[in-house]
Amino acid sequence: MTAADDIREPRDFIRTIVAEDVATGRVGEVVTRFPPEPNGYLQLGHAKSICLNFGIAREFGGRCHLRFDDTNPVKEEDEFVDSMLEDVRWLGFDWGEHLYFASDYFEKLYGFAVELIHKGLAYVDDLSGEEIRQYRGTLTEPGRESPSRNRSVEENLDLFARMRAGEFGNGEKVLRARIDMASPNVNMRDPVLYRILKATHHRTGDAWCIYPMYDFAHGQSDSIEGITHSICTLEFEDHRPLYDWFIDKLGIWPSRQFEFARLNVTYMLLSKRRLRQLVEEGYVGGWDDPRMSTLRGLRRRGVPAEAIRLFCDRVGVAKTNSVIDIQLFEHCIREVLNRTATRYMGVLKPLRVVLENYPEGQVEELEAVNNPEDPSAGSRKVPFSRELYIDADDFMEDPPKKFFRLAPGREVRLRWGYLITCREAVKNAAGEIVELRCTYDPATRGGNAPDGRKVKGTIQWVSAAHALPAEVRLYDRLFQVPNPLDVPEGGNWLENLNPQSLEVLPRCFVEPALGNVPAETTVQFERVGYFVPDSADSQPGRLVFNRTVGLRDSWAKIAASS
RNA sequence: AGGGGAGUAGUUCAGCUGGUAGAACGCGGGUCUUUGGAACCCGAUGUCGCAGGUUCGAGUCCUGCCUCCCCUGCCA
Repeated sequence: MTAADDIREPRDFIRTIVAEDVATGRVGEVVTRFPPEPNGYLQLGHAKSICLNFGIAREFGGRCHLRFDDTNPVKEEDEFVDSMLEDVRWLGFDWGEHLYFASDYFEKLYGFAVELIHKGLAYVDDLSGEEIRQYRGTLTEPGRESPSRNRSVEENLDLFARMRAGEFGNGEKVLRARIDMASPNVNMRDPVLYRILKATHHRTGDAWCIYPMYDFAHGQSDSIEGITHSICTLEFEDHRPLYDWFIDKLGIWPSRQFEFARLNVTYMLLSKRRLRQLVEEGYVGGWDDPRMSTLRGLRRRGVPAEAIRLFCDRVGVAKTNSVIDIQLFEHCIREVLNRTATRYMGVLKPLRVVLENYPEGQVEELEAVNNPEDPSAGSRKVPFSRELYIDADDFMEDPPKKFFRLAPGREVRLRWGYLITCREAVKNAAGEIVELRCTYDPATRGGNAPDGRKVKGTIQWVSAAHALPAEVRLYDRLFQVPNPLDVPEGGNWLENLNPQSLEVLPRCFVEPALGNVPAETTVQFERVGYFVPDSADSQPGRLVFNRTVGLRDSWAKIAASS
């Protein structure tokens, strides 16, 4: 689809507005921005905003800025800006030259504040934090005006300069806008513009001891950068009148704000505060734990950036609060991986198979197709020999009628190999099956029967002598209920954690080629799912694979229903 | 309660200036198949939050009501 098509056929209300603004000439070049506060790690919810902002810029031939909203020195760190830069890039977006920091505008913002004071639209307030809260009134009662509200312009100018000079302590004074203490919109009741924070800022160091509040920094930063469409989440709708008020009173370039509903996904938590708690209290291994909804977590889990982009696309953009079914996310991951992932064979629960009529010591190199969906992916050789491992789940001693796999007397196809028939299940003293004695049909090399006999089941296998040992980590949803925050009276959301979100299988076997999978390359274990070498723990001599997502399993449904 | 938003299939979303509802995911069934995957085909479910009104005709316009979400940080 071309950009022109997108403009002609807008996919959501925001793109409709952008298209109209372009058509009417309200804006020339479309300029958007992604404005994270560098105080944590980016997660799936941010991805929606990133895809929206960068996506719109791309579709309309405009540009998207990456701007860090770093107006609160006590919460922000360089470590987070570095990780965010990396994550946005990984997601597939490029801000080009347009990397900015709200802190770059501190001097300009200060000038705007002085201008408002000159116009009698801002004043220095002596009230304490507690008093300001009391004076603000309630949702139903108007607030009261501060005794400082009618100071002279000169006095305000002097006081504000002294605030900047560091003459006052934290919390002693603030600069406020002079708007309307009786406004039904609480945000308009003389909002605080600047507060004193004697803290070292990650970029400006100790150059400042007064810092602008979000409302005073965000809109003006947008205006300075010529942002045409400032897209944010629903909770800022109440702030829009204030956003417009500053632009109007300052007479600066009119950026406009538009709001959309933030992303929610079943079985997932996307709140920074709670994600932090999971990390700090050790419920997960870190911000990049493969079960985390952070971009780093999803990346380590093996989710391709393309799948995240596809998901954000399918989710759409609207103003209704909503919760997306996690199955849509999993579907998007499978859709991308089905097309791109190379197939291999891996046996998670090894069960030894001995082919009694196969020559001892013989090894054959069998041809295996790398990706049936993509002929250009080519093929590879897989070693085959007398002793193999198959997955224990692919054998049943006493199978129900609809079980298509191996069982005593049954014949099954070894993927890319031969048809084999089970002759006997060998048990140990405890009665557990430890080995299968089978015979193979030499005429069926590659898996085809010359006589045309039908074999319903095909299973994966590895040659015992050639297989590589591997640890496999089966990850599942972090929470066991659709809404992790839905807890019974007196309960805690942590109780909704899924105790089975990680199952470690330390003794798996994979085909030799799997020893050379590049980092961050998600592959398919045929019939099982998608896996990626763990970026932290997998090494040439000690393979560790993370399950990204399983394949859909129609047998599971059959088994469950019977 | 004051202000700001939202209510269309199980879920997420489309439905332009009014003409008797669509897609995707999910679900059920089937075809095909050397992944019980993928793909393909078929199918089901909606009192379009409720009630009035305007109109030949309303999810689309008007009025009233109901429900849910957000807002009283010197956070963003």
